[in-house]
Formats: sequence, structure tokens, C-alpha cells
Amino acid sequence: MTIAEVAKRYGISADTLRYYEKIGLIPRIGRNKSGIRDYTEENCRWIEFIRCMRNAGLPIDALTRYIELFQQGEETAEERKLILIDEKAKLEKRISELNDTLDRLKLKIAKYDKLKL
Amino acid sequence: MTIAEVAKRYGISADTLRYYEKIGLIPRIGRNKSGIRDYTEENCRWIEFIRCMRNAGLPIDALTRYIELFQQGEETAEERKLILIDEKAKLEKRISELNDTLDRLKLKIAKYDKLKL
DNA sequence: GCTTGACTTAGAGTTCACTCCAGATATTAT
DNA sequence: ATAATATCTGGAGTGAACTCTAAGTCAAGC
Repeated sequence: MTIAEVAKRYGISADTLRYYEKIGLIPRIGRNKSGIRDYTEENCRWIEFIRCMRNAGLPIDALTRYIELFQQGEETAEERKLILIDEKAKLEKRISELNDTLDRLKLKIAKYDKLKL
Repeated sequence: MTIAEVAKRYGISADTLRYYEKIGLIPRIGRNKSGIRDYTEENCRWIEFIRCMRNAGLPIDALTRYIELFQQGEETAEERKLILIDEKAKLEKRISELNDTLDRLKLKIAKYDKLKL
């Protein structure tokens, strides 16, 4: 799959795909004989996963580390799992904060309601 | 209250407090006769509110607009309420996305569990 | 009365996460 | 074969949200 196809599929620019590869946020993509990237389905699954995690605010450094370990093979599975557990805890905390802010927003709206607006 | 005291109270730098004032994210703070900011309790409540909302990702432009309207007086209450309702909807959507990502993270961790790690 | 330290302003600098550009090479259409 | 289009690389540029600097003012302590 070409970079343009993948870009379209996930709504990411080709520049961003190259950038993600450069910083190690997705694995190095294979090239054809003339040096042009050819994305596999597995590459696509990574891209989709990373997009989702980045969108939820997971830090780039945790994700690059995760990829790095993944590429080192099976013996890094435990460390990878620890990263996920750590990020899960942070995300739960974040969601809880957002829920608190949401409650506050609802309360403020309720005050405007009382003014019959 | 001086800028240093407020900065300490909310864990924000004095620079950030001046910056927030400059871009209209908090109201203009009154000065004493020698031009030095003197924060009232009401100013502090704004700062705390804005901090909380910014932390939840509410956009600066929505918040500056909210402040602007607030300073225009009671007749802007309805428009202010609409801003809050709009941001509440966006925040609910965001929380729901984060919950989806959290589920995905849990699922991935569960897979590592199955490998007895 | 002089130094020290907190404050003021305008504006420059920093970091992050892209986003764009220039120049080169490759593929596709005519 | 030529023109148009897509890709490559390294590196420069961008916008958001601060963060820092310089040069100056002011009150308090010695």
C-alpha cells in the first residue's frame, strides 16, 4: 500500500506518516526496489493503534518505547505490559478528572437554568 | 494578593498569570497606585475555574468569549449558557472516546495476562 | 541613600507535534 | 520521449501555549 493510500485510509497526512516513522512511533516501513514505502496490513494496524492511543493523550515517549520493545521480541512482553498498565492508570485518572470537570460544567449550567434561561 | 501569592496558590507561574490576562483568559486585574497587580478573591475564583476548564481541554477562544460576555453583564447570560452547553457536549464526547481507548488498553493488557505475565 | 528583591512591560525564545519546502528520483499518461 | 504526478530525503517553518529576558520601577531593610 502506498503512503497516499494509508494517509487517506486513516485521515493522516503523508508527512505525518513519515514523521511518525522518523521518531519511531510506528515501525520502519519496508521499501520497494526504488525506495518507496510499501505499507503492509500489519503496518496499518500499528498506525491505527498508535493514532488511537495518541488521540487519548498517551505520551509519544511511552509509545515509542513500546514499539522499540515490541521489535526486540517476545522476551520484552513483560516490560511492554507494564507500560500499558501504567498508561491505563494515567488514563483512568484523566477520565476521572474530566468527569469532575463535566460535573462542574453541569452545575454551572443548572445555575443558568434557575435564572429561567 | 500579589501575583507571587496567586502563582503559588494555584501552582501556575507568574508569567502564565500575566499571559492569561494578556489574552483575556482571565479578567483584567486591578493595580495599586504603583501599577502592581492586586488579585481579589473573585479574581482567584476565575483563575481556578479557568485552570480547571483548560485542564479539561476547553478551547481558549471559548473561554475568552465567556469572560468577555461575563464582563458585559447580565444580558449576556443566555449566550454564556449556550457556550457551556456546547462545551459540555464536546467534553462528554471526549470522555466517551477516552473510555473506548481505555477499554482497548484493558483488552490488550488482558492478552498479556493470558500469556501468564 | 543604597542595595536587594519583587514587580512592571514589550517582546524574544522554547517546546511540541506536526507541516511544508526544495531538490532529486520514480511512475504514469499522452 | 516528454510532461505530469507521486514519492523520496533532510531540513526549515508554523501555531499553540507558554516561558524567559531586558530594562525599568518601587518598597523595604540596613
